[in-house]
Amino acid sequence: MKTYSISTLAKSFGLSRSALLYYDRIGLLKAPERSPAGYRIYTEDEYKKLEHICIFRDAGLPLADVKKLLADDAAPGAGILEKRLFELGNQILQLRNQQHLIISMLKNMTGKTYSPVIDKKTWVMMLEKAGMDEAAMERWHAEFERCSPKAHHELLLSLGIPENEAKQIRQWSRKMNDKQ
Amino acid sequence: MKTYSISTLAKSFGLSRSALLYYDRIGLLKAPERSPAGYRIYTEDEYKKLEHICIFRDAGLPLADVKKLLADDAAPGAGILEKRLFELGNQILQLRNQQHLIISMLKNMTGKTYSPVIDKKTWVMMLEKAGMDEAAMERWHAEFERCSPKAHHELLLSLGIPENEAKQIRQWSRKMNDKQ
DNA sequence: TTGCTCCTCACGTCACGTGAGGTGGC
DNA sequence: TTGCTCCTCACGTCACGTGAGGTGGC
Repeated sequence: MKTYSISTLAKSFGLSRSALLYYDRIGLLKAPERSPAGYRIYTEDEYKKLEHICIFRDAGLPLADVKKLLADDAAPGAGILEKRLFELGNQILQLRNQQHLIISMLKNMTGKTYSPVIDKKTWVMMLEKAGMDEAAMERWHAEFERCSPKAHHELLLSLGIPENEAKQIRQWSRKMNDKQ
Repeated sequence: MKTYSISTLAKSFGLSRSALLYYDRIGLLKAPERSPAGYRIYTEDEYKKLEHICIFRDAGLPLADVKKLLADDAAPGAGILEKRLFELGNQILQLRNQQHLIISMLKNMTGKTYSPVIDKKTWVMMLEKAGMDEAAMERWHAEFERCSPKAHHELLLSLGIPENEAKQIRQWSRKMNDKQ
């Protein structure tokens, strides 16, 4: 049976030795055996478990939740993931707001315009250049609201449109859909 | 001159008392005076300074950077903000990846589809319903790449398009622009 | 003997939150 | 005396990183 020392196992996943020491301490991933000198010896089982741990970790889940997900048989698992998905939506909105805030601060300070984010005006201009007229944009909003209201909301906010204005746009998007 | 106790000042900004205690400890916002009993006494000056602190804090800047921004005369200030802006772009991309990861995990587990994020197929379908044909979409990509390459890249990734494919799309978007 | 990996504490990080134990003002 | 706000430690959080001081294997 193939075995791993702590550092080789860590490197297999791009983790640090101290990360694995920590996982051992909190009981997330224990070494099943020790060498005579007290060295941790990991087996193929831990390798596979660590694979799963890394996937959940990459999804931004706290290690306490990762532990639960690996422990129970997927019963409340979906709930944990849904919670994280909800969180992610909020976190992204928050970071978007921070982007707009900083961009406007930089504009005030330096006079320059920063591009990682686009505003409503630029967005509309781009769609117009591509050949969309107002009626087409309305159809697009309506369709967007129908397919994925949350993504619609997020896109509107990402264009720097304030919360209440975004809600209005979505409201008449829904009305358009109802009429048909 | 109007003065504030620690709790009233904190509440004016929706902060906690312990937050202000912390700001005092790290030298970000010191109480200029104490009452005979040792109570912190803040003045209008601190109120105004705290206003600025809160704005920078809301932009997600670490308090150490907030301190620098308030201290020096805007000289390296722009640099700090630009650094944060860059970070924000990366953080949002990371959270987007996490969203896609979790959505695919949930799909595998429950069979359901989750909507806070839309994929390429849905996006294209929505634009088609709004009346865009392939040529119009190409013009749109070209225009997007010209106006704001970073935002273009982000949107492509947010649709679940892998990194290298996004780069290809952007490359021929640029070619289209060069031709004209 | 020299390097290398490993071990176990223990403290630091960041922006606070949460008691514990005590005092001042109405 | 009773409540209220305030004070100063000091410890906890989350996922590790970073030494310090020591041991085992080639």
